[in-house]
Amino acid sequence: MNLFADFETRIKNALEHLDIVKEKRSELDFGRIAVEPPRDQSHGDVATNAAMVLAKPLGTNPRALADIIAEALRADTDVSEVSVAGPGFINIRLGAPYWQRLLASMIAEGTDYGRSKVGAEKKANVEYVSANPTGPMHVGHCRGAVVGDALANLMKFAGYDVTKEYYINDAGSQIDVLARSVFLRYREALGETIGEIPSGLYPGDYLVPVGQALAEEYGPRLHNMPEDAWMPIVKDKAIDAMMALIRDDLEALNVHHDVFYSERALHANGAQRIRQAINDLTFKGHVYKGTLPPPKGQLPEDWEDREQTLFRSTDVGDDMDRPLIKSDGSYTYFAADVAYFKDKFDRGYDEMIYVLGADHGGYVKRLEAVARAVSAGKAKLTVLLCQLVKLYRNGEPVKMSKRSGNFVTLREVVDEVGRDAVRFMMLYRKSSEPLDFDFAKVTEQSKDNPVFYVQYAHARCSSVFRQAKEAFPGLDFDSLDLKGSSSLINDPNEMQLVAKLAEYPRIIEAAAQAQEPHRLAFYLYDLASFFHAHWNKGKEQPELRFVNDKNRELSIARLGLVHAVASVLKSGLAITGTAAPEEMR
RNA sequence: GGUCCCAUAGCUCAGCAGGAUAGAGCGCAGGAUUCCUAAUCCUGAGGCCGAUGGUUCGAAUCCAUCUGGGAUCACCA
Repeated sequence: MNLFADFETRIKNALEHLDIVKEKRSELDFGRIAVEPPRDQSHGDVATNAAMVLAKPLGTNPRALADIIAEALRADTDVSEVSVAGPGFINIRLGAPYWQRLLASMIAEGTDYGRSKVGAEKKANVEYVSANPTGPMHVGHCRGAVVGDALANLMKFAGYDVTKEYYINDAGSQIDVLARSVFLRYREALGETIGEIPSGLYPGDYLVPVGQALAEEYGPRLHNMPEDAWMPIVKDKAIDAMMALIRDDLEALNVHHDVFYSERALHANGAQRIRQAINDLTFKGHVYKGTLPPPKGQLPEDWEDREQTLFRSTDVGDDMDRPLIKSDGSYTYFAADVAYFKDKFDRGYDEMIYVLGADHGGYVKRLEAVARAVSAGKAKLTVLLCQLVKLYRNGEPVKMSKRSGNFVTLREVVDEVGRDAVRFMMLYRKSSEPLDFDFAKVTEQSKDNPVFYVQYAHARCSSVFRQAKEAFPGLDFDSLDLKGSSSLINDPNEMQLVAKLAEYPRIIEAAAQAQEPHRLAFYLYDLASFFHAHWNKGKEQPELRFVNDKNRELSIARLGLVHAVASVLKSGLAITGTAAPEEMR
């Protein structure tokens, strides 16, 4: 049961029956009518702007129309009070029985409460991480990984048919470099002294075991082969090993993809899929042979004007046409991307989401152009750019340089602060906003740390049940019908908490549709805050405490409320991918 | 230079498809509490929402220009 959806239909129903509306119904757009919680709780429980939206087309003024609508809404027995305020807002206050029924339905739905159908089973593909398989993941991948994963979870909960996908960039020259780096480690494993790793190769120790594995499997045989011969063998081994590392890293972050899609597959069989994709674009009239104008600003030293096969992406919104085939006849990375997109489109996705780092911002228009050209405007593609994360240790920025290999790995961060803290903090900021990540603050066990604060609220809920078991030794809470006693919930403080819970489905839908998982994190914090505040009231007013051993029925009713709070926290935390602990001593 | 993101309280940030008196946490000021259910609680001060125009009944929110900060520019992947 969704309070705001419920009242939206009730309000629209009431409108349909008004004479003044009936006369001009065809000219009215109900789509702009909003039914939402009022900014200030003192205004009521539900507010609508219906009168302000409809006044103009009806040729009347908002206040007058609001009065008419308000009168009609008073007929609803669940409504206890309707008032008109400000420029024409209609504020509705709900009677206790409605809240009690709502609470009962929340309890009955448990962690399914809030699940929505707005996604309408639309097929959505969320691609995220897609880190190059040349080494373990570093902190830079963290944010996109968490945001993408949480967004996918969120959209699933909101009724989309979601596929979590990882694009493996396992073709191209960086993989050759990887293979050569591994080959060096292989020689090292055979007993050769390799000295310092030459610049241009990957120096990381994580390649040592890969070299050893090759030495064990092949002995010295590879050593005597020409590069052409050992390259494919070493490549396969290296990519497999790197993907194993990455999968471990993802696991540590609680990130799980449904599909790992290999770029090499697009290049297989004489680049069959890429050729097909280019043919498709050519057929649709988007491909030509020509030259590009030199880049604006500073001209690269090796710039030469050469003819190549180009995608006329400027026709579909890009700033510049894009090369598909290099002058040496090989395909560009971008060509593979076209093929990859076409493959996704052919797999039948309605929505394709790319979660990228801000450093890929320049790539967005290109991808959108591909989507338009390949799908003839039918596919919906959105790119979610995550701004960069700055690491701090005790207020001091952590310096990283790729050259010296002195970068912080994802694993180090997770090991130090814990998966839950990493995930929640990555979500506790709008993704279009840069993020400061301070190790000290993130690991702090205090109410100033949002992760702790929210998880602690859940642990506190569990604690209430533990106490209830002590107070009522005979009660079996697993089989108890908690929702049956909801009608005993009537204290204004409790009602406020129920009202907060009532916002959950709205938050889910709005966050999923706006593709902004941070909204959920903020909501969870807000809910936790309401719960803690109510708990604290019990200190001064013992009659508000959840467990009262003198009043069994009331205690059971309140345990129902606690159960509902715990369910929403658990469900929301699950979407963010963080745990909902039972205790946190 | 082009493109993209950002600018809201002293600090870090929310603000939901324009709507009521712009919110939270920290910090600051004052007060309560040594009790208890588990990591205190309550109150208060703080803002021309970067600037200027525009759109309209109404703009922090939409549009244009400007200022300041970040990212990016390729036959790389």
